[in-house]
Amino acid sequence: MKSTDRMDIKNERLKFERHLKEKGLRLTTGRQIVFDEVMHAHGHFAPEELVKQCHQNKRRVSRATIYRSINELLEAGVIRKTAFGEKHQHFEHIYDEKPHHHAKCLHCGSYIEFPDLGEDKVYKPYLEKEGFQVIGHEMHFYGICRKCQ
Amino acid sequence: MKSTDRMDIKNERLKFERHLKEKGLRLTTGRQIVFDEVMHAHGHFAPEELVKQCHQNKRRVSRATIYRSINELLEAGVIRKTAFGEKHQHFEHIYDEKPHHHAKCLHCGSYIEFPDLGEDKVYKPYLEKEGFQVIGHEMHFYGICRKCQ
DNA sequence: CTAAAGATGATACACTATCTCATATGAAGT
DNA sequence: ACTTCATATGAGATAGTGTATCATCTTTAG
Repeated sequence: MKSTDRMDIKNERLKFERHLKEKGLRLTTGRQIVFDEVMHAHGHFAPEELVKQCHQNKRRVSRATIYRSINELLEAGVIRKTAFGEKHQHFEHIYDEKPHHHAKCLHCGSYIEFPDLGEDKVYKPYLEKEGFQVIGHEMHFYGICRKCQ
Repeated sequence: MKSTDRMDIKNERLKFERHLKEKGLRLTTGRQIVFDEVMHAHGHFAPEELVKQCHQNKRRVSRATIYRSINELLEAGVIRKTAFGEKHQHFEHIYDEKPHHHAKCLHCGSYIEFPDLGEDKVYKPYLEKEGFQVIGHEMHFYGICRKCQ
């Protein structure tokens, strides 16, 4: 773990607390557990994976609380959706990560990440001209990964 | 309906038939119905919407057949997935459409389309250097649409 | 006309996510 | 500490989407 990571996590924690305060919600044990597990999830995760992970780590949180907390983390901007045509939701935490996109292998389902090169900003003026206020974007590539060729 | 549309649909039909033949499947009444309804769906559609649409139009096809046919249409390259973080699958037909992407309003859920400007091709060399064979890509913008501001 | 391959529909099933509601918990005031 | 009240939680019910099963029907080939 890099020396900066603890700072990053602390930052995310503050973001989360701020969000909860704004909504008049409490930072409870359950929410802390979910926060921690999310931060220690390796990159991407699906809610059900997190449920299993919590169960394995003997964290006592119900599925309902996990789902609810994930939504708060999402609203707080600590995690984001990375949907990719799957039948379930998919998230990743934002801390420690540089802007990047994903390429998914249609054969084995694995994905690789690649940096945001910024070219997509060309689209922004176009959308703004249409009156659309851009908040964010994702790029999804799909194809065949090195191993599956 | 433009004069070219009938040609386009015919083309898609041929594509579909070719695919079925390759797999040793038949172009049955059920599959024709689904093909027609998909072609006449206004742009995007979710499977369940198509089920309702068929029902309203008094087309006698079961949900199972609809889902199965959608998958064949997908494999045939007549439609494509346009997942956008929803909890259900989402498709659009390809005929008559120029390469484009989607921007979704986080408030009302509506989306607008905008043309593919081709900038994303900058990413291709990068991915190929990683040994990833690119088949396609999508860009997803999200934000607030004109009406919701 | 028959046999074999394939297609269909009704239903059961699996999975994900949300909702409900009774109970538990935490914060603030006394 | 004690009480009060808003908020949080867990267990289970529920909703929604998509897939699997299997008996029955249809098409095609011979």
